Amino acid sequence: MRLNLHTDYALRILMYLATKSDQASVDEIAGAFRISRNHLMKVARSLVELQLIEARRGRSGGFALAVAPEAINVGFVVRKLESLESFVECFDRGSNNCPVAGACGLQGALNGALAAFLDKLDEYMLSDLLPDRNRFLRQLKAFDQAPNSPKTSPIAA
Amino acid sequence: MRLNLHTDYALRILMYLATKSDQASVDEIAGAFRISRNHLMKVARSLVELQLIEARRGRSGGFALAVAPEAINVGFVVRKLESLESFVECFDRGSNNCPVAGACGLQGALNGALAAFLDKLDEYMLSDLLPDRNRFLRQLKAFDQAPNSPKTSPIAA
DNA sequence: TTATAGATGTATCTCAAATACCACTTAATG
DNA sequence: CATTAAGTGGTATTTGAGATACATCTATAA
Repeated sequence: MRLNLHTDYALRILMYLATKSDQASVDEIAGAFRISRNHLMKVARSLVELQLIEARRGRSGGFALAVAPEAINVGFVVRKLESLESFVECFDRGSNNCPVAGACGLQGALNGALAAFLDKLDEYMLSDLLPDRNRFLRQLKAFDQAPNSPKTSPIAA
Repeated sequence: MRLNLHTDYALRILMYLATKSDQASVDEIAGAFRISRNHLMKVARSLVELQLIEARRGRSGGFALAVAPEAINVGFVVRKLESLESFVECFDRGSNNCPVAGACGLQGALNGALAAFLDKLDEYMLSDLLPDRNRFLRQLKAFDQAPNSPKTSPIAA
């Protein structure tokens, strides 16, 4: 049981953009966290489709929050990005091949537990994840200047 | 985000043994659900190590519950079988490479949500998952006799 | 006005981990 | 002692994360 990296990265993008309160390119964000630029781009696409961020193409383009951090719900993001229909085989009507479906309380128990999980996340807005934005930026900057740092250093700007 | 098949299978073994309230071989259980015998054996091993079931080798051997269904907690099983330290990168002190650890509230939020998930499962005992054991057995039997059924039919016995 | 740099966007390949399968060994009992 | 079942190690397969490469768009500088 693992949160998809896709969702993890999505939340990092949102936190980064919220902290910067300005647009940023995928290269910048990928460099800041030292993660795959191309994978991050795919994640950013998902966020665009969810209308949580906006993309501007071309030179001086980038991504920016489309909604205020106070209005972005963490549970919403996780619900949208995690394909919870396949949390366990019997959740997926299509591929379910479990012979005891209906006679087994596991489905209901897991469903309730998953609901509790999401309900808890619903209590958080993006802004709640960033209690100290200065510290957030400071740590990213320190990381950028640490050994093994990527060639680009757009954070310093 | 998916529950490992390993955990799913573990719960199926437990439910099967509880319903039968007798010992059963891995072949029997694998046949009943039409899932991999060898994989299921590995899962059964995990349950033996957790002392939830007992193994008897040799002819007329098999697996049987080591604890009453009313005393096996679903949350306990899931906690033991799912490696939740790697639920998200920053949970694992060893491999965590996130530069904003400490300045980011995501870790706390996810931790709380995961706790809510497990707490919910703690409300269920194995016996709660089996409200109608006759129906459970009936469906398994029907599945066994359906087309594409495996050659062995130990359920009929 | 046009070339170019800097950005988003997309198609495809590689690799690792989870899962499934296979062959074999060991143990117990009828 | 033959049979049935647990137990083990190794190998194939599948799936999704991540990497690579390339295509497309647009502001800006010459």
